[in-house]
Amino acid sequence: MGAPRPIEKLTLSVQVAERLRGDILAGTHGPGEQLHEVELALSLGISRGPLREAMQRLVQEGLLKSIPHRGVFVVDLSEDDMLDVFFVRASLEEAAIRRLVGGDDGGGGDRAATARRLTVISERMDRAMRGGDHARGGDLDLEYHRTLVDAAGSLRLSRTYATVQAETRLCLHRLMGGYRSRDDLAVEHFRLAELIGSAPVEVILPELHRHFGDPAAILRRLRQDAPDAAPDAEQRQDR
Amino acid sequence: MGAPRPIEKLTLSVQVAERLRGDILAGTHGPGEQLHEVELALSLGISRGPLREAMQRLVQEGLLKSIPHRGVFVVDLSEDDMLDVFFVRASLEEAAIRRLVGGDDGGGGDRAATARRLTVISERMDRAMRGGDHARGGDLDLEYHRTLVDAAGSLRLSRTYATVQAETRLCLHRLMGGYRSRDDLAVEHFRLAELIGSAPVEVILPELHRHFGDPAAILRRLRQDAPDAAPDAEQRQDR
DNA sequence: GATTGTAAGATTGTCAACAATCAGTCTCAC
DNA sequence: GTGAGACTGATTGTTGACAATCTTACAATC
Repeated sequence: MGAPRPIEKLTLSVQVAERLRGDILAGTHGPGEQLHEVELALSLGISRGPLREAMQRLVQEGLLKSIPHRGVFVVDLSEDDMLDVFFVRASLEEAAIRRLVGGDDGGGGDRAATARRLTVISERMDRAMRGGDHARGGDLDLEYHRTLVDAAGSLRLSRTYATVQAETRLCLHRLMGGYRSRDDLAVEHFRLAELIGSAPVEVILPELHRHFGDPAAILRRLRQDAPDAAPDAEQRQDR
Repeated sequence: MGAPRPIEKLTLSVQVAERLRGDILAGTHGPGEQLHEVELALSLGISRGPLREAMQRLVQEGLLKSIPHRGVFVVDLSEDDMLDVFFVRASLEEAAIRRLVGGDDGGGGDRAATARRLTVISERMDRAMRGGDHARGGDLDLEYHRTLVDAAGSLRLSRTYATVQAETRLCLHRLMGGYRSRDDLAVEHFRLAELIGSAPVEVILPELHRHFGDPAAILRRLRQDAPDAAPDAEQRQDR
């Protein structure tokens, strides 16, 4: 029977930020849409002060854009933005893997445990996909990658990754209305988990990058497919 | 005569955040110190609202820590925190170099121009150090590394690096009262700039890590030296 | 003496009102 | 017809007051 955990107290502004983050990521507020303080405060039943504080948080997370005296808007990520998000995401995951696999044992250095966790998530993801629950599968996919980064045991790396992952979800909203997958995506998750458990970094990283695909090529293909929103089977879709 | 640059309008909260950031980084407010809203707002001649917004910004940057209903405090970085900061800093610089050198040409891919800029900064840093202006030298050292990361042309990487660099400065405050250097630090800066210009990534990265030194070893030595604040000549001190 | 309950003071969190800014529209002079 | 200036309404930015929370000190009880 360990020590009781302190109750985590949240200010209203933190709670509102969480709510807004969820709404934005769910697409309730679309790209470029302005969040009107007065209207939003009214509908949330709070005053504008905490709402402003909440929105400021999301501005710093990259989900909202604030223009002084004009208002706060949901970001509208350009293709360059998306490429940047994908680049930083890959860099952070790569750094995590180097740390985890590099033998630094900086706190999350247990490769076998990480591999097991990733495998369990892969199984649940596979099951969700087979059952047609693509939204659930998408969430598990994000959890897979977050687990990988968290395994490096770096608070700041994980924190940064969290904000980039939020932006990644915005990218994916932009890329398409929902999550579609190919069968070998699941195979790749299992494979990557296995490699994390025991392979050298020189083997893991190429596999990670293959898993991500080439962001520029993805965007190019989507541009060509623009009239028809249904992606063809060749496309990589992952987060 | 190009187009006139739009005047950048800053809200009071942004300006206050900048002022506070500077004060914290200058050591005006020490580790663990509480920033009292009423008192600080009075001395800055503003109301608490914008001050709260400003402090929230710095909380998200990692310079302040907010405890609900207790107050906002300057962070007191533990040794583990410092190790984490150094790890993430190195990872970001490494990602920047891989991008810059990897031939992606993602926007900042001009190696020669970057090398020239870094060399110019190295010369100014060397001159400042020889002239005894260690604070100026320290600033230029930070600018050197920021220039390196900015050369990767990734907005999010640069933004993340900026926050980590602010924390790095707090670490250095913690490590000692001021900046001391060894002569071969300047040599390393020149060398690294040269490598950035033309060497393969496998040559540059080990040099970068040698330049940083081993953070854990630095902290260990400082622990041993604790009664005497004067570091010995063997120590690496850089940012 | 140890523990619990209560009150006071200090500080933070939120609210509503006023101030400031901007974009769009209208009017007037040339 | 055009451009400049004034006006208006919408919205954000800031302020000062009140509400809420926490810590400390003191009193009461066992």
